[in-house]
Formats: sequence, structure tokens, C-alpha cells
Amino acid sequence: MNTESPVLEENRKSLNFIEQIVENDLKEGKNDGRIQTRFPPEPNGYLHIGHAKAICLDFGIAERYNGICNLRFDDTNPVKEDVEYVDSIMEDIKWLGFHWEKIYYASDYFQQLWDFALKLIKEDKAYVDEQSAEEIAKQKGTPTVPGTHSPYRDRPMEESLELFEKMNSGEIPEGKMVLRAKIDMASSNMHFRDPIIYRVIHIPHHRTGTEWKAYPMYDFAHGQSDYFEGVTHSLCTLEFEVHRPLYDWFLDQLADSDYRPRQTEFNRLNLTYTVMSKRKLLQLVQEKLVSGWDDPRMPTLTGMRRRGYTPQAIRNFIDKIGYTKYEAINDVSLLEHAVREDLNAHAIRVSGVIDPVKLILTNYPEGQIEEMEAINNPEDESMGSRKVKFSRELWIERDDFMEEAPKKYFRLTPGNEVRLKNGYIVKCTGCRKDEKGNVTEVHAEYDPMTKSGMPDSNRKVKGTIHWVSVPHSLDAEVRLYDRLFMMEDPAGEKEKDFRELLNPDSLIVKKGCKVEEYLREAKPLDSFQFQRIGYFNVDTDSTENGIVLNRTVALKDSWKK
RNA sequence: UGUCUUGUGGUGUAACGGUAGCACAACAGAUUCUGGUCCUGUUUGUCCAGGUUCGAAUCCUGGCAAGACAACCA
Repeated sequence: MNTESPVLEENRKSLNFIEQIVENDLKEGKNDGRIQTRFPPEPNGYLHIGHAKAICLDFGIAERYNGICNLRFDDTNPVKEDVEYVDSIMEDIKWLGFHWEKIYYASDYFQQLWDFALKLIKEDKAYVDEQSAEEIAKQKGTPTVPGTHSPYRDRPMEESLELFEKMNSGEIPEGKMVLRAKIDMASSNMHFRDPIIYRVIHIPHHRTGTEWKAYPMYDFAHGQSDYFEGVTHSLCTLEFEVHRPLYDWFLDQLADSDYRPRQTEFNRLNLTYTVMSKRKLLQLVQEKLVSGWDDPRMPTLTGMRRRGYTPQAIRNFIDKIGYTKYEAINDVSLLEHAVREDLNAHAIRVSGVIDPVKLILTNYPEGQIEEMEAINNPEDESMGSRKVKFSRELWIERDDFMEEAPKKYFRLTPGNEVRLKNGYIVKCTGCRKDEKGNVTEVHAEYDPMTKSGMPDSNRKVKGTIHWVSVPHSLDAEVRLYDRLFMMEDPAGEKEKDFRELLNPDSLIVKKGCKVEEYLREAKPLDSFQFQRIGYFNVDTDSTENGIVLNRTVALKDSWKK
């Protein structure tokens, strides 16, 4: 076993508090220097970026300290769970680039947990309660008022044993009986007030079918599962802090050695303007307010993948925000920065015109076609270059022309020169308009001596605009996504239905966009940078009736004010 | 008016008794065949009050504030 700290040697970057705990344990020789974590999702929804934070920690700690990380599905509630989610979770973890040692299911331990429950009953530490949920809740007290005992609390253990069997045989309807641990109804920790550890559910389980009717609760399954698997560091989010004493209590009842998994809590990921609640995301899907879990506006990993976020960008982002015990709200702009940073290095630069208007080079020979050389990525020479066709009529962005422009406007305006990217320097001579005054075509004259690469092309020109040759362009549908499920201050808007706070402009579809023919060869999910506009990728559900592009993220647009 | 946890620029995070640093954001400048990128610079911070110490974001005491906990969810 490795007891060295590879991190300390590697660099001076400070360790987060969890890494410090792990290094300490290694130093003290705990668990024979063994490091084992687990990622324990409940298969009741798709993974979102918040889960990525947990995944990076669970798998990251294992990788960094030569330990192992298992995937465990916390499937103790068949009401909410489904194999669809199991499959998607595995896919998303792999997409992020992590590898689990083994796959476990909490349902694998149903028998062991059952036996443990029997043991507790026999030791007079658990009893079957026949009260209704309301009655039990009423007796629970409040955080400041102690609870009161259930009338069933002191029933003979034989009776409990018998009833517990019945809970699982199918003769007891749901809600009529539960098994509770007998701990302390006056505890200041609500979770110690005779917590329910088994309940009856008649809905078939996605793995065990109808074999079981009595299912363990989270608190009675999680720590024990960790223990059965040999987990050393059980990392979870802050809201489980108050569960930890109970986690430890059950393990003390169960363990017959010194070994204990140790639970440590870290802060959950919160993003500004982002709805992260699984319940709400499920609602959006079910009510068809989005096209599915993979809608590019969703904060799910599958949604982000479809939108063009890269796994590396997400991992870099998680790396930047860190792990603490302070409940933080991270600015989405940091995530978007991470996405731009990664895409900037890898995305091919292409020309795409979202709101096209025709530019006619009045002195360019009709019918003439030239091939221009276009660098694929100025940040990375190895990405090479390609040929782009140039002709007399070009599509340009409507807002790259202004008939009457302010002084700081560097693009086309009568009398002004601009450079056509990879082409010539042209001088604007005017435009043509329809009866309503809309510009229908822009006119310019090109300077034949200024073709890119030629000596005269080095002339200083303030603005550079992108273009697509009219006879050589491809029609595209472009989907611009804005922040969707977002509210100014999610915390302050608790009273409101979150659906009222959705951004109605979160999806804007632009049809009739013009892009380079080069994109005809593009495969779904390929990423590109449109000059001066943003990063785009090819949508997975496109290419039948023409190409569909998602805008992954906009470029920084410092000219807009 | 209980238990647990947490308070460092606008946001997130580092400093583990010894110069409060980094990133994002914002702003400004330089370069640029993308108003992108790269580069440079600027603004803004230790919740409060005491105490210990040569020295406190850090240790102690007391306040204040925020979050979690009262599901047969996880």
C-alpha cells in the first residue's frame, strides 16, 4: 500500500480538507493504508453537474491516493427508481472519464440488512410500530421539544420478530407497520428519536422484483453498505452532517472489529441562475417544459454533453471551485469560462452567419471563384488549415453593416474599409434597401492586391468580419441557449413556483443561418468556434433536414458596451 | 430560541501564529487577419467586540449572522 503523498511531492498546491484527512489517515496507518471511496447515487434521475462535483471527489481521491472507488446504486426505494437511470448514470460517469472498480447495489445487501435488523430486535434495540405516519410524526416532537414514546415501544421482541416477518411477506399493507430503532425519543438530534429503519412497499423493485416487501431506509442502509464493502472514506454532502451520529451508531451495533468507514461531508455545488434540484428537473421533463433530460438547457451531464460542454471543461471547473464546508453559491460565469478555455484550445474556427445579409463586391468578376486558406485553430498549428470558397456574393452578419455608424464602429459603413477574414480588404460603397427601409444588400469594392498572404494585405484595417460565399453556403438552424432555469436569487424566491422564474428566452431558434460547406462533414457533438459569435456544436438530433447547431456558449462580447 | 455546521474582496477559494495570495467577474491598456485568444495593469476582503502574543484570518471568550435537522425520500 502506498503511504506516500504523491500530491505533496507533485506541487505546492494546497490540499482541500478532505485530502488533508486522507493524508493524515495514511500517515497514521489507518486501515492499513487502504483508501476506498464510493459514489452512491440513487437511480431516480439523471446526473447533473452537482453530481459531477461528488464524482470528481470520490473517484479523484481514489485515483490520487492509489485507492479504489466503487459505484454503488443506493436503490432502497423502488417507488422512485428505474433501470433507465442506472444506465444513464453509468454512461455519464464514463463520459466524465472516471472508472469504477466494481458496481454494487444496496439491494445486494437486503438479506444482510434484514439479518442485522433481526439482531437489533433480539437485542431489544428495535421494535415494530403499528401507528400511522401522522401519529409517529406527532410523537417525534420538534427540535426544541422532546418526543414521546410510542405505545408499541415496549412490546415483546417475539411479537416484533413475528410482525417484522409479516411486513416482508406481503400480508401487511403499505403504511400499516414500520420497524423502528429504539434509541432516544428525547435526543437533541432528531434522527435519534427512534428512527424508522424499515417500511413496507409493494411496488416491485427494479432489480429484486417482488422478493422483498420490507425495504430498509437510507440511514439503515448507507453506512452498513459502506461497511460491507470496506469503504474507508464515505464522502457526502453537508445535509448528511446530522445523520453522521446515527451512521456511527448503527455501525457500532454492527461491527465486530475496529474497522469503521468514516463519513465526511463537503459542500454541495450551487450555481447562480441554475435549478439543480432533481425533483424540479424531473418536473420539467414530465411536464414537457424541456425536450428531455438531455435538453441542452438542462444542468444534467447529458444535457451539457449535447450542448457541447466537454468533460475536461467540467472537471476543470470542479477543480477551480474546491471543496469546503461552507455552503457556497458559485457563479455560472466560472463554469462558462472553463468551457471557453477548453473549447478555445480545441474547437475549429469556422464561419457562420446567424442573421445573414448579402454583401456584393461590385468590382469582383462575376462567376469568379477563389479558394482561400483558413487556419483551423490559431492556438494549435497541428490542427492544420482548410480551403474556403470565395465569390462575388457573400453572406455577412446583418449587424456587421451600419449605414450611419458611431465613431467606435469598426465594421462596414459607407466609406469604411474592413478586412474579410481570410480574404480581401473591401471598402463599403453603400447599400440597397426595400420600401420599408430594411437593408437588402450591402455593396463594397474589393482591393485585388490585399488578398490574404499577399504583401499589400498587411495594411492596417481596424475591423475584420466573417463571411460565407453565397453559392457555397449551407443552410443551418442555430439554437441559441440562454440561462434557463434560473432566477436571480433562488434562495430568496422559495415561496414562488420555480416555473414562474424560468427564462422565456432560454431557447431562441434561428433558421436560415448560413455556414461553411465544411460543416457538411461534421459529426454530431463536434465543436466549432464561429468567428466573433460563440462556440457551437452539431446537435445530435439534426442532420436529416439540414444541420442543427447548438450554441454552447457565447464568446465574450466586449464591443457591446 | 435545541443540536450540529459555517462566516476571508462582487463570487469561489488559499494562507494551519509571521508580507492576506489565486481564479472568475468588473474596469483600463497593449497586441491581433476573430471587438476572440494571449499579455499587462487597476478597483474591491479577514462578521463584530474583547483577550492571549513581539506578532492573530488563524488560538481563547462572548456576541451576531447564515445553513442543515422535526419524509414510511436519498
